[in-house]
Amino acid sequence: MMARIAAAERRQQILEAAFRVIYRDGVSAGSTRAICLEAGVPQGAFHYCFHSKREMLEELITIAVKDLAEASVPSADLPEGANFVHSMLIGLWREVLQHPQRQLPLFELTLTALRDPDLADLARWQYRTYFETMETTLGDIERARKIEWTIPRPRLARMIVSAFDGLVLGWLTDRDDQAAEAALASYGTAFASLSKPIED
Amino acid sequence: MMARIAAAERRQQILEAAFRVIYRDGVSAGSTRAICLEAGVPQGAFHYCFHSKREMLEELITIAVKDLAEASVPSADLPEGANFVHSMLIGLWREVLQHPQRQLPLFELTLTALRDPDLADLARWQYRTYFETMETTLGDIERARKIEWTIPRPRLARMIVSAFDGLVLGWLTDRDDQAAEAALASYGTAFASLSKPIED
DNA sequence: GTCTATACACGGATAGAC
DNA sequence: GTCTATCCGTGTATAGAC
Repeated sequence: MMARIAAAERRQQILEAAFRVIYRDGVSAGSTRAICLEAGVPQGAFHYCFHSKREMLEELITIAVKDLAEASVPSADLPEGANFVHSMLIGLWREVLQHPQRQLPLFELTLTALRDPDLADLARWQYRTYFETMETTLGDIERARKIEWTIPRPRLARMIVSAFDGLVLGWLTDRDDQAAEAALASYGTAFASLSKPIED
Repeated sequence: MMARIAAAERRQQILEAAFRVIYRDGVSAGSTRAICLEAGVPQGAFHYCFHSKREMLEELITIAVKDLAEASVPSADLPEGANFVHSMLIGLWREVLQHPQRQLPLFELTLTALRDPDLADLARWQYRTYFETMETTLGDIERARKIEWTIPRPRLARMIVSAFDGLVLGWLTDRDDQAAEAALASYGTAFASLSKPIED
């Protein structure tokens, strides 16, 4: 049906507009009005594309996290640098520098989800996704570098994701690239100390 | 003057109410109405105690950070555990577990400040305070444990604060105490690898 | 000085015209 | 189906009564 297609397109238009508004001006600026204005659709249209604003947020966060997880698959085999953990972190950091304006809204979205009981699971899923993605990479590194981790992979994954996440948040406050990059390098050293060459 | 005292007391009442509301229900629930209701003062009173809501937020964040920095002075000489970094992190973690409901609002306050150009400096100051407090502790540890760090103290301070901060944020999503505590222990190991015994 | 009443903008959501 | 007009609650801030 023509109508169904139009509605689906509307949904897309609104979602894309929501991304633009929220990434540009923050979650609190992402009102249905502002989003519809950005999308060039009447505000009334919002509620026959989405049952509620929460439903839209749910979809938006899901897409944002999937995109991020896809774009930020930490690479196990970046050439640069002697330290393999550092190499991987550099890859993630490059992603941050490529989209610096997205970092604050991403944190905002997490906290927004955490506040809303109906969205809290989404935040849990978000970080579980981060952790699991990192866990996979750690497995790749083991194989590629002929090492093994001296602590369980899930634990190390959480440690690295958390350290990186916290570093980005701190960086948002002072935008000190040098300090952040120096910290990343030493994270590499510190976390690599939790590995040992494989003996086969 | 009686009046001046009353106004100052009002300010205090409102601030304390703001803390309660924001810690309980989140920053977005901290409207002047809700706060004044909580304080038992008429909403109109707000604006002859504070020029604007922003002014109140500014004071609230300042107090919150000072209190936190004071309560969370990382101790260099906790007896428990073999690892000195781990001991210190345990101390911070205990503080988190003592006020679990404050962690989300604290993040919210940081992001709120980052969004507002007039408050952004406050967020910068907040994290600089965290970093400097940690830096001092790292110096204490050096002396107490007869070690020295193999990287500059400010860098390590940023690394530890970030790792801890990120860990708390991740913990907020899944509330997995065990995973967090295991990560803390291994952070201790990893960061202690960046030290060496002093040779005198 | 203190509080009531209110102004005015904006939020999400919906009724009803077309 | 689509959009306009509007409802109703809530936000900050202020004017003016007491």
